[in-house]
Amino acid sequence: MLHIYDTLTQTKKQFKPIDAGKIRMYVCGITIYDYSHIGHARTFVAFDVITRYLRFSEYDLTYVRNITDIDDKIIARANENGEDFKQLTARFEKIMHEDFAALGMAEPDIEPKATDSIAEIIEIIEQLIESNFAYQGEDGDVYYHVPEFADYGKLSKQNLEALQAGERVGVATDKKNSMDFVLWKKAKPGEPTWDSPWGEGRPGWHIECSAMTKKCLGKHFDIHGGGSDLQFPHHENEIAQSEAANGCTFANTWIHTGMVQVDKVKMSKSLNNFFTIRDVLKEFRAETVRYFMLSSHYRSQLSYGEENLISADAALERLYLSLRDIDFQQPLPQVDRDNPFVEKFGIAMDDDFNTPEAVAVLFEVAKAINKAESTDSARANAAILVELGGVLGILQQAPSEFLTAAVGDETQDDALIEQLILERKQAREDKNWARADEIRDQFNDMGIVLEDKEGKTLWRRN
RNA sequence: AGGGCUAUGGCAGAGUGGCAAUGCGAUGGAUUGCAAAUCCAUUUCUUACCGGUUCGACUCCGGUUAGCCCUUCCA
Repeated sequence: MLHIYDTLTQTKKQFKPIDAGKIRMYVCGITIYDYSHIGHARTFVAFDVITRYLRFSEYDLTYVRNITDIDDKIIARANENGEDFKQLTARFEKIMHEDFAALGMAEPDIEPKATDSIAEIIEIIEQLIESNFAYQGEDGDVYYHVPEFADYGKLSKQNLEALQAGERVGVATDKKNSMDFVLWKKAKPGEPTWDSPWGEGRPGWHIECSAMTKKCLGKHFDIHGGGSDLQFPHHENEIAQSEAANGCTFANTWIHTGMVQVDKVKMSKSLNNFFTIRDVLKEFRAETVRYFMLSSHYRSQLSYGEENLISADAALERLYLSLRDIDFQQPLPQVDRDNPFVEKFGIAMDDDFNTPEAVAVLFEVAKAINKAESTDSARANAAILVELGGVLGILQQAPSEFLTAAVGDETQDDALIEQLILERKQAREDKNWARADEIRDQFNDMGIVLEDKEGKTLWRRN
């Protein structure tokens, strides 16, 4: 029985889809004007694993992850670069897809963009104005009137008075209430604009997601997710917009991921303490980065640091080493869902996608492979390890490939490696241990570990 | 200031009202020419602090302290 922690009710609820066997899930993607960093990776790897597990659990899932391709920062960056904002977003969209793919993320089923949803955005704003949840200010911007929505603050556990009390003394605006937020921004010179009933302009930040959820999944769907920093105001405002416009519950379950931290502080652009996915992949295997993210629960904060990555790499290597002697040329046996390892894995994942516990099961399987007394037994467990690894999006490479591939900028001279191994073999046959060890030291300097096994010498990167 | 989350061994990180997973690391043994890998064993936490409930709490409740996140753009 799948249980998911729901931010709205702050409880782990037994999950029940709206339509039996089907799940509709929407995850807030990124605002696209720069390289994605490890914080983004954390959130979307988490949802990738959720996606894989829901499908493994035989749900018919529709996974939507949007791209926000119009907003203040995009316009500012495009102006800085002296390019059209579309050029900027197209470039980084491509980079995002490359980086996400490198981390083993499957593509969402639908990846809608704000700029492709202007008609739907306008439609919702019109509905909100008709029902008095929104109004156009004197200066031309259209606002959502927050006090009109009685449930405002239910997701983030805030109340209007407290929010207003805590706010900064701002500049004078034409808002009716200081908490009112923009649905449609009147055009300013030099900015991209679209035509609307309220004049030329562009959408505000939150309205696109109300439009895209409805467009892709309908008024009421199962799961809405995103980083925990989106809880307020973004998701709170989405609820206000959608529930006011649609007159029904928006999302049944809210999933929020914990933030990645560097030196106990949130990784963010403004603090300039972020590591881009690209840069990290120059030093670590992509799969190691992914494993690192699975090694803690998706809701907890994740502390990014080199030591933790090194430790993750060693752990993942142990799993791959257990698969190294398996012959993958022959098809592995079918995995039985009643297998105790598979059941244990399922129990862990059913408990709010508890990946650390699920990973622990993988190590039990690896140990079973290492201890297996027959090839059949080893192969049966290897099949389980690869299958369950696949649900987490790891262990899908050929072990030898994972263990020997160069990382990032490393160069690989296979011919030299082979030649040195041959030379060492000869030295060992001559019982010239000094020379043999000298060669092994040379390998160590290259970051390569040798293993003499059953007359053969294997090597892997350390 | 208001709201939320968290506090576990050298490090990372789960579970559990009744011997505290798993991984990394360390130590010893088996194995090896020596290693590596593997297996076996050991290693460390009175589970932040104080009080309560209970036959029994790390686990439930209350308080304290500390950290982080949100209240401004943010995955």
